[in-house]
Amino acid sequence: MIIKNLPHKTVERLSQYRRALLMTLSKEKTHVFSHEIAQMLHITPVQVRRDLMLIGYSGNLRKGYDIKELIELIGKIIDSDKGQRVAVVGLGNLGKAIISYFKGKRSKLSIIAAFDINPDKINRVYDGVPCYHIDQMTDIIKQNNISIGIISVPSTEAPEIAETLVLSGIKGLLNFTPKPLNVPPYVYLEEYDMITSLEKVAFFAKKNDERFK
Amino acid sequence: MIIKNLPHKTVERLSQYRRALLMTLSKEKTHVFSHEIAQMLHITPVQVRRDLMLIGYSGNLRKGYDIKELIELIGKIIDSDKGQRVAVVGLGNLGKAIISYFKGKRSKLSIIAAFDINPDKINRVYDGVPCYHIDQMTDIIKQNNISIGIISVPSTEAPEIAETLVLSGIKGLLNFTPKPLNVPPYVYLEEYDMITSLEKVAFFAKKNDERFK
DNA sequence: TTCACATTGCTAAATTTTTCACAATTAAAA
DNA sequence: TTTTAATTGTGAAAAATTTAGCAATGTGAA
Ligand SMILES: NC(=O)c1ccc[n+]([C@@H]2O[C@H](COP(=O)([O-])OP(=O)(O)OC[C@H]3O[C@@H](n4cnc5c(N)ncnc54)[C@H](O)[C@@H]3O)[C@@H](O)[C@H]2O)c1
Ligand SMILES: NC(=O)c1ccc[n+]([C@@H]2O[C@H](COP(=O)([O-])OP(=O)(O)OC[C@H]3O[C@@H](n4cnc5c(N)ncnc54)[C@H](O)[C@@H]3O)[C@@H](O)[C@H]2O)c1
Repeated sequence: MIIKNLPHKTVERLSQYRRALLMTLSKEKTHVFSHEIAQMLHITPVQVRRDLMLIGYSGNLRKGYDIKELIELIGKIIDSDKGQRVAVVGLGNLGKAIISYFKGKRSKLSIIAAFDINPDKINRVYDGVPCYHIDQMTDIIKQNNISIGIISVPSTEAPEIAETLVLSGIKGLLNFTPKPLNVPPYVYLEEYDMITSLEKVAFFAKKNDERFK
Repeated sequence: MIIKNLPHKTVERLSQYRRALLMTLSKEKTHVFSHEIAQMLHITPVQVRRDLMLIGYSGNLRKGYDIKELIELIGKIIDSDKGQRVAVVGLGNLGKAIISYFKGKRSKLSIIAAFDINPDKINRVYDGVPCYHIDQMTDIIKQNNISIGIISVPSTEAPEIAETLVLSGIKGLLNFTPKPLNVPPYVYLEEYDMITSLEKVAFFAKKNDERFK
């Protein structure tokens, strides 16, 4: 299912709605109100209703939204029906943490390979994910139709790795190194740096502290 | 230095500008143009100039911005002069990765303690950071004036940990578990979940793929 | 059957964030 | 000294995102 021009923020929240709903799933409760979802995610009920409106989902006036239906619909929109395969490049601290975190989380989004340059890590299996030598990357990506790459190599290596991933036909990249990358427009790039998050927390914590004292 | 109501997005970018500038720092180059900063971070030059305008920094019309001065000014704004101390709660895969990543990165923002419940991890030092039993958390936070907490325990434990952190006097929280937390308004909370990032990448990668094919 | 009322769905307004467009400026070149 | 050209700084416009406000509605109680 395609809904044209879903805002970036809405896509993020849909992912969060689904995860929150999956977490609260229980037998007794089949429906949920917009204000309940909102409370879980620290946003307003209007925001939730607006997002659901954008994906064309209608709730029941007295019972709220059907949890099972909603989870399913979000899946229809943000997942790809054939599923998408993911590779992690750089099996260090972070790479391992990511693999262990994803294990068994999403059926439509599966990490099926890791790549590294360190011989100690190659040809071993971590949490069900085999690790290959970086030289095999292009072949394995093409053979397995991997469309998404997660970059967790040292930042100095990141640009070269990104280039290889793009040449291998990857469609989306999640970059955890602090080195900003350049990719062609047909590849979607998302960058995340914990330091930015932490500095933001530090800034607003400091500010709050002044305001509330 | 306080500038009132700096937009959230601007705070994030200031952190990124500083990091990007620190990374490109060299002897030959003392100045940088807005379009150079913009290119590094995939944003527009106007955006850069607007942000710098908001913090009241003026560049040189022909030479651009003085790199050293700018880094210093950003520090004056987003850092706290006394520095802020940080604790990591939950020294698993992710907790260790975070500590190793921060080692020696920011002088004004230092991780000085970790807490866990697993006896194997307690009373050991990881990358220079000592790990204590979770029961000592409140005392150690108060004694060392730790104002920021990073939560990387299993998500089931997160709400209780957050509550304890708040009671211990923490001012800012960075939550890496997928469990949304509730904190009082005087505590700044930032939540990050990799699954949201990855699902977003997957969604837009899929979309791009349809658009460009 | 009627009524009361909590909730949805949605238009319009408000707010936040980004971009446009261009005057002002200044360092270097002529 | 004058000219040239590139860049900054910023008011105003545009775009994106969030919120307000409220009619419509359907459910359960009276
Ligand atoms: N640790 C964190 O929490 C964290 C957070 C944010 C970002 N990062 C960034 O993520 C990256 C990885 O962090 P980490 O802590 O896992 O580092 P790490 O050193 O533990 O892991 C890096 C891994 O990449 C491998 N590698 C090196 N060069 C390679 C190459 N050319 N091809 C393939 N593999 C290669 C190494 O063998 C190693 O296994 C770094 O850039 C770091 O800045 C880390
Ligand atoms: N691994 C990732 O990349 C990743 C990414 C995003 C979020 N997360 C989330 O971060 C959290 C940690 O992930 P992880 O991979 O490091 O898990 P992990 O199991 O490796 O580590 C959890 C650590 O917390 C400790 N712990 C458990 N209960 C505790 C308590 N009550 N007090 C103090 N410490 C306690 C455990 O002893 C362990 O050391 C999880 O909630 C996970 O969902 C992980």
